Amino acid sequence: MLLEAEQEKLVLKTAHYKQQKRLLEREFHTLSKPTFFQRIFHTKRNKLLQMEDQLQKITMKIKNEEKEWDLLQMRSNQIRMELKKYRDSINNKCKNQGLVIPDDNYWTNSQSAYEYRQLHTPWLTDELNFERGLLFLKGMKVHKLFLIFNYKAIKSSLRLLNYRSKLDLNQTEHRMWLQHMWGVIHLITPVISTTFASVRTMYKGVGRDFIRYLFIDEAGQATPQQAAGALWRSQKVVVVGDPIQIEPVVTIDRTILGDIKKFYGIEDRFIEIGSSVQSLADAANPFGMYNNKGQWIGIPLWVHRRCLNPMFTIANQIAYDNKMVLAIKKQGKSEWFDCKGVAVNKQFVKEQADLVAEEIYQKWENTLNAPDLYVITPFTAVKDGLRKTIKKRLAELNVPKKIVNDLTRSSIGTTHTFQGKEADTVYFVVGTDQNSDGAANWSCSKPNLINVAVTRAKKEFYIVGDYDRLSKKQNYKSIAENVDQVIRPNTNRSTFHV
DNA sequence: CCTTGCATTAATCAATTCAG
DNA sequence: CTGAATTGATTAATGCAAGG
Repeated sequence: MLLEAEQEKLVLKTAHYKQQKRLLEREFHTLSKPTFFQRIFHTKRNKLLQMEDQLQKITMKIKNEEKEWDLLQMRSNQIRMELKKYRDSINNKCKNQGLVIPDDNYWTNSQSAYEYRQLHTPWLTDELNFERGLLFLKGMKVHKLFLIFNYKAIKSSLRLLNYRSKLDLNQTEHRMWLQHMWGVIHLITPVISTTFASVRTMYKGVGRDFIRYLFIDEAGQATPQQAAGALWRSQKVVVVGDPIQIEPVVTIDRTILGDIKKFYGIEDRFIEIGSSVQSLADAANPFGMYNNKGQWIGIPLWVHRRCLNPMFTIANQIAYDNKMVLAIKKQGKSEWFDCKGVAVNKQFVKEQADLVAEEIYQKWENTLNAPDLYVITPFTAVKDGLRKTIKKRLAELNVPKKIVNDLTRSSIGTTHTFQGKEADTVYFVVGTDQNSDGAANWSCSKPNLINVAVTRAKKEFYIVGDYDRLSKKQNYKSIAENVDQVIRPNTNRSTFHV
């Protein structure tokens, strides 16, 4: 821009000089026929010489300006080339690095543009993302060194953490110790995850606004009063939840709730049956939209990114009225292992555990790494049985001890334990037999337990249980309908399509 | 019936130290 | 040097309270 302005100025200047030159030439011409007197006194001659001199100067000037103009032209071309180079490199980045620039197209009001916006983060390149990851790792290293070098101070804080119940919270000094202890703990792990039920005991004696940020997940299933203690201790709060999931169950009697409302003059929406942390956060959110039912939803997220298709469809059917949109439209794997037996301990069926152990062993054999999988069950008795059986079997098969321990400790558990987590592969072991059918009915009485179990699986989902008995039950029915195939291990893996 | 977290105790395992 | 004893750490088992 600047360069162009300068060029323009130069053109004007050159034109001015050329005009001057023309005028001089004309004057020179008219003067070139000297009169008699002039010839005598040489006055004209002097004037002529003078003018000739002037003309020469102007011609020089014009030449200089022209030279400068050429120079500028060259530079301008150079800059244009450079500009093109940068443009090309940005375009390349867009193509190779997944960089999305929000131009006019990006904001178009069409379905495809909407989906594109939901699926892509603007201004982010793969490289930047990668470097950010590396930076995080470096940060973790620094953090680790910090912890190592301050081992002694940290150790005493950790001891205090274990014995914090021995503190006398009526003494100001003890309360101060507690504060400092939590300060150190938060330094070690800046993020602490817990449940509302345990905030009361865990952060007992910790005062108002001590926590910088409180993130509430699954807020649709918590009553506002459950969150009160955590909210009071926090400066800022981010609430994440799913309003289409089941509402929290309020155990307080309706009339008592009414009395509380009347006595304190509280609006209905704060304490109504069915109001949750999520519904209050939605109400407070200026950004959002109304759904079909006329509910105000704060900043809705419509794209499901975790699961591939059989799992997504099952969850969409049983929990989301088929309203969600799938981000990665790829097909995963899913099978129903029709495996039944007698429940030996409450709902635990040994045959199912043996089957899962063999499956895990095969997965391990193929990769020789700890496979990324969860074994999920609705019942603790089944969880314990699975842990024991699988640990024993894998040890027999000479799987390295460390892998076995890690796997049994962190990859086998109840549905509740795995809420908010994910793995490539999930084995959902239902357990139960004829005599414990009530427990099976309990597990599918609401969609959320099965919804959580199914949506933990990113790529592959296998359900292990009595097909004939379970597939007739609500919610299990959806799994039976969408699963790729039913496998009956007893009959030599003969398969049939549903 | 079912879950969770928390506290306590028993059991198991690995590493280190010690006696002969 | 070798096997036994000690120690420290983790894991399993159990009971309890709170809650659906």
